Amino acid sequence: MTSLRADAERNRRLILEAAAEAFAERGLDAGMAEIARRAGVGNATVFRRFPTKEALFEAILEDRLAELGSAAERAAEEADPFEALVVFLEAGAAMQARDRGLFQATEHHVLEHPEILEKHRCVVEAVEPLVARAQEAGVLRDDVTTTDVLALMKASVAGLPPLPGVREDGWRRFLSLFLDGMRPGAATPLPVPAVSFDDVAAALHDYA
Amino acid sequence: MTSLRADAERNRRLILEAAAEAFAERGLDAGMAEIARRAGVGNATVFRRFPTKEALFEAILEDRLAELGSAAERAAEEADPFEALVVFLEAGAAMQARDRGLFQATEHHVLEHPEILEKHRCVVEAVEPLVARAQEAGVLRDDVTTTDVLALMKASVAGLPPLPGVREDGWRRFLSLFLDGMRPGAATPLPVPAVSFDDVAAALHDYA
DNA sequence: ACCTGAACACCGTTCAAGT
DNA sequence: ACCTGAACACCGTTCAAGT
Repeated sequence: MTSLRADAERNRRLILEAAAEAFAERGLDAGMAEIARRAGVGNATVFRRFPTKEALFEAILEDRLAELGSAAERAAEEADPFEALVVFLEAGAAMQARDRGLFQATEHHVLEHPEILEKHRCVVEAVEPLVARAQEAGVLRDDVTTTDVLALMKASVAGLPPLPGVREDGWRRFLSLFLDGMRPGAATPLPVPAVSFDDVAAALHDYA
Repeated sequence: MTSLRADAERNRRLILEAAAEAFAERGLDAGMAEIARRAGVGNATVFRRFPTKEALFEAILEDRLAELGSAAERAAEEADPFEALVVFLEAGAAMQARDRGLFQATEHHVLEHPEILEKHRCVVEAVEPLVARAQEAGVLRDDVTTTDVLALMKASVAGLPPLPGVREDGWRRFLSLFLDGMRPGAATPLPVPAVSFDDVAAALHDYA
């Protein structure tokens, strides 16, 4: 971990770039052989740096989750509390619509990995203030949680299948509908309790 | 197609039952060998009836889509127009939450198959009257389409990862939020045009 | 006709040989 | 140390032999 030989470090970077592209385009179906070819290295070299396909994906996912956290922090600078939420949700949804791997990550075992769970928690913690501020300002209903907000982000992207020829930002429509449902004026009592981040973490723990 | 020998017909049924269970539990990751074992037949027998894994999944998906259509027709009998929509959406979301394969189908190439596309169109046609009636009654905003309604059904289920230990009906919460956003009172102009069934069909056609 | 275990192709992963 | 093509294991699919 301390430092790799120069050529190895270069290969590592090439592999990560190739993998990021491949996973973004084809999702987790992207093959290791294809990634090795795109990176211009032998296939065994990929496995020398990343013991498993999942580990490689995990490395990239960590970056993405960090970006998501940054997006939340940037959004926090918006003057309007509701707009801050919107800016974050749009940034996150756009990321997921562009990156098939990122989108698929949520329904994958990768979540189990402690590092991923940790980064995920960071995202949650970065979004929490946005939710709290909007609720204090009275522009977001009080009965929705941060997990709800993140779930709705993903849900918006999940509404339509990713197909060349179908507009990529179709999620904007669904996100808009969600937002309309999340304003206090529209509120109707929610039927089931929210699932918290800790609920999911505990379930993953038991599952493993 | 006319008629199989009695033992073959029995095996066919066993395979379909085993596959339905396997796909429901594990989604498309379910292996053909496992299905064969569950059905109590040799693996080659599965391929004798269904030339490919996709064909087998397709056969099951057709049934599920037919059930979805029936659910829409049953829902149409509800006295209240909004309640009719809710009943349908709850039935469909529950089906998808229970059946991982059905859930995954939407983002899979299976949609390309003409028979599937046809059944899908039937579902759309069965839901259209529900949407129209709710809009005429003034309980559903005029700018949402049938495709929106179906997309939101899937989106609700997509909000949370399917994990043992996380409540299976978490989708109820998201569906409720969606519904709140779909009532006329909450309406805010939608940012992008709806994607129609024909748009998706055309994109699939070009894609193939 | 139908059934089946064995063989084949592909992809994730590991190994033995090379620098 | 690092790199790599070849070998291995697994799963979808096909084949040749059996009833």
